[in-house]
Amino acid sequence: MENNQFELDKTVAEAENADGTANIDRSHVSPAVIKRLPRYFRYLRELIRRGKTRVSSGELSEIMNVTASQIRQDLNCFGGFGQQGYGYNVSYLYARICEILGVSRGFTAVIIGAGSLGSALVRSPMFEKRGVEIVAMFDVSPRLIGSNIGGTMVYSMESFPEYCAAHRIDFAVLTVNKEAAADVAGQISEAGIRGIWNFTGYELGETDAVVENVHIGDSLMTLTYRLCGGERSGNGN
Amino acid sequence: MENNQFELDKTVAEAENADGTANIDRSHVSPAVIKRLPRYFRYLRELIRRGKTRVSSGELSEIMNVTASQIRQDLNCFGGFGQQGYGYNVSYLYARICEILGVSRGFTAVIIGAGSLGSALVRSPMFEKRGVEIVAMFDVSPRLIGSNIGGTMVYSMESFPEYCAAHRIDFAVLTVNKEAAADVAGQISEAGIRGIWNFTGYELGETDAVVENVHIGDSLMTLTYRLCGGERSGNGN
DNA sequence: TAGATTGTTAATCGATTAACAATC
DNA sequence: TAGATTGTTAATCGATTAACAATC
Repeated sequence: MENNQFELDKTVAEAENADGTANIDRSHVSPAVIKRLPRYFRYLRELIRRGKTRVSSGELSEIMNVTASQIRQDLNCFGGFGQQGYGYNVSYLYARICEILGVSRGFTAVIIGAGSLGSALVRSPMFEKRGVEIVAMFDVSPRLIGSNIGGTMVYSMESFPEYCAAHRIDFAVLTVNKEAAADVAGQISEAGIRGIWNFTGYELGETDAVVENVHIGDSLMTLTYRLCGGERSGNGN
Repeated sequence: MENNQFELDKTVAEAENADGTANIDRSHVSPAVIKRLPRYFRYLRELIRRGKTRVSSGELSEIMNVTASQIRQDLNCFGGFGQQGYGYNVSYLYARICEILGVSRGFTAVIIGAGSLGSALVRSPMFEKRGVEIVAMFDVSPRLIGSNIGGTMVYSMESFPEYCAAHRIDFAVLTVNKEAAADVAGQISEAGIRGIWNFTGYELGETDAVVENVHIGDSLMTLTYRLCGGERSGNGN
């Protein structure tokens, strides 16, 4: 019944680079679509884990609680990943999403700030799953310098420029306190690092690196907002 | 020049409850607006810290990088907080935003999972700033039970139902691993807790509590996406 | 009063959904 | 071939921006 052999290399209309990464046109992709890509990544992983080899936009829409139309629209921003009458090959689609998000390309990063947040992050499997290798942590505290947190060494902030000169670092995870943020961001820029994942809450206006700000508290407030209001079960207001 | 005395109690068109919290109509507020409210909260705090007493939508729009029109539109979802020809009284506006988000009402919460993430969270000033008191942590690990993390006691998960019966808990912060999530979510529901701040990555479909999911990895992938693509300075791919 | 700035309506823009022809 | 499901265009919906009258 499933003799419809799906060819993995079917849509290589895009040129391929030497390192095997595809040239993907990201310029015409709307912010709304970009924000949804990580969700596809997560759900496709789950489908693979469950051993599912094939999925239709209709099925996926039920699992993800979005419309099938949106899924097809989203995926088509990057080219035709599916096959009429068949649907999508899960592992093929996953591979393409990984390419789009850079997971297959791979990244190296450092964590600056080895406090409880930095430590929690480095210990999580999050980075590895997403093709990010944390190669070092940095801190100013003598208590932490020289220690090993979850398999990653903590170095003195003084050695940071030297380390960056010796290693290719794609981005820095910034988990220092708000007060130190501006200074450290300057050092990151100076070291030629192109990206900052910023947990400090400090507004990194000046930098010309790509900055992604995390405001975990915003999520908390969305919850408290909803706990105040009408969202009690069966109660309007 | 600033003889335009701003009356703090000017817009108490809404009825006030016994505990001093205002009745706010949240039913007709769009998701887009709700998501922006925590940003207002943050920027208004910053203005207060800087000693600013008055701000116009124009000024605020420059600071926040949004249009003045949007700010006025957003704030007007909840009533007229400003004054023509004057602008907005910063501390008054902040107080109203705090009411809307529930900060002034106050919440009690527990953290379930005293691993590195739970520990990092409980140590951060985030909760206190937002009117949330973490009254207890729970874990199954004998190594952690009985310990004190950042001033908060860690109790056995076995004592969880008992604890919840004895204390009013508004929501639970769920930082257990994905595998334990479903089980613990069940216990939370059973304990009558109405909200879950879910860090597990597990999809809490069944619960009738208000669930706010945190997917920190999604933010990471937005960064890696941008690091792949055209967002190099002055390079249109 | 004149100037400033809100609150609010109308116009624009972008994102989502529906529909269907193409095609596997 | 018939059935299924994509890719894609057109229609709808919602959110943002512009404009301006109201008013402090």
